[in-house]
Amino acid sequence: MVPTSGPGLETALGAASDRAYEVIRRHISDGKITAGERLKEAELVSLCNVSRTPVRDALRRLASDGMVTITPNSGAVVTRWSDQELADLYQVRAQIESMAAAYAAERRTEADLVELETHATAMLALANAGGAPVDHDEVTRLNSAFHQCVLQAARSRALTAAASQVIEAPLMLRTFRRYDAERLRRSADQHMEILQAIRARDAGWAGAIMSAHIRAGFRTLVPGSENST
Amino acid sequence: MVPTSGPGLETALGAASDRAYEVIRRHISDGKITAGERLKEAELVSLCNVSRTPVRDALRRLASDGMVTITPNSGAVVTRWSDQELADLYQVRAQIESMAAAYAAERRTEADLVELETHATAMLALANAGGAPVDHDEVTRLNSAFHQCVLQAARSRALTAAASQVIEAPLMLRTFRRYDAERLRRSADQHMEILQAIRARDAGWAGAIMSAHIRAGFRTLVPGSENST
DNA sequence: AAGCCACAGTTTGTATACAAAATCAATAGT
DNA sequence: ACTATTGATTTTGTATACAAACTGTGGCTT
Repeated sequence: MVPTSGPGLETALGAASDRAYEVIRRHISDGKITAGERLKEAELVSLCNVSRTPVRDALRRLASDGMVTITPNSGAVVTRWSDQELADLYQVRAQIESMAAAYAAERRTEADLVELETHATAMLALANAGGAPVDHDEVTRLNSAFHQCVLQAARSRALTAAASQVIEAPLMLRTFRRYDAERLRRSADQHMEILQAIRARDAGWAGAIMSAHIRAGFRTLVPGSENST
Repeated sequence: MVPTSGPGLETALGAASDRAYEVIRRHISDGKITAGERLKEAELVSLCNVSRTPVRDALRRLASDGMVTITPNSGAVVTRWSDQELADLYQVRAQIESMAAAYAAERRTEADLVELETHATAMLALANAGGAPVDHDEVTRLNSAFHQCVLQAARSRALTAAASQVIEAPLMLRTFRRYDAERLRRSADQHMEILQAIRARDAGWAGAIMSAHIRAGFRTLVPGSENST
């Protein structure tokens, strides 16, 4: 038993705790629990089929990912991001991932390049498939894998830690994100360019294109708002 | 009972959990627990006079601050930062706090300015006291308060979250940091200049001087290493 | 009628008991 | 002598029971 959603990248820690983390995370990102809604531990217990201890553990981890907000004697709610906060978040994310790309350019191994290329080409293939409706889940998965891979290639614990606070949260908004074919192709092209820059060990280039990529992604997410530094 | 170390900025959550967090944090920053040492839950229980539940809670929070590293079925150890990792950490910190200073310049209120000035002038006074040996604990406290205040004035949840991962960890190394009078004066001067820039609402200036300030601090910490980026 | 207080019910925080996993030591085998 | 394996011990992960805090409702007072 214990399906745990197949062989994915488990977040680690006891099985029950992981299960709770994944289940709750999934419910949030799937929109089954709306932003601002309160997460009562008792409900999550029956939802995840584990006791309160791992549920509480999972909630703390999700809070560390910025996905839920815990108020001491009051409980946890799904974090609500205002437009302004989301704009700020993307600014921070752009800085951090830009640094990551620059570091990755200096420190990448051949194995890193192979993995990056795998994800980048898969996404490009998806973008060039044309005609068929875009598989948003698959796009999100590949996109996430690529960015994770860049971060890993940077080999900086501080960067990974800082990124953990600003990567997961916007991911949960993926249901609102609708790539049209054109934007998807551009995004895939940017991944290829990031790969090129990292392969060429050009830190400045890598940082610049990554920054542009993140900022473009933000505009896709929130078409309005022409302001904000 | 329950001393809790007076009226400081409590981290919030149940009393026992806070107590455990503070006690363990203090032991680490005071060097009573050396870097790389394993933190057994049973020992912490007798140390903090609370049960394992809040101890585990505290460990997760400390892990979120980058002060301890938790390995799933193995336990927690005090995070050890190599020279390279520390250099990376300061790079990241410089970027994040630089952004924070820039945002603060745009968003600060009059109240923010008052508070910043309080800390900055207090530190300058300490620096100009001359003769008497420097009170490192007091310097650390004022320095920390100033930086925290800048972060708060930036009013960005994402920035605060990202900063939490790279601010606390180096703080625990304060015992190694020895300001001589000259460096302390320069640091205090930089705080004044950051305040000026924020007051003038000059985001670029604020970001630049903050970045320089953090980088200079790193050089104070690690006199060697002329390389890195 | 409006506001305040007290009380019951719900929800989170803490302690402890039990299960699973990992560590360490001793022993047997090569 | 050294390595591998097994078993006892330690340590972490999970479940549950209990305590404290908060929430919301009803009645009381002014």
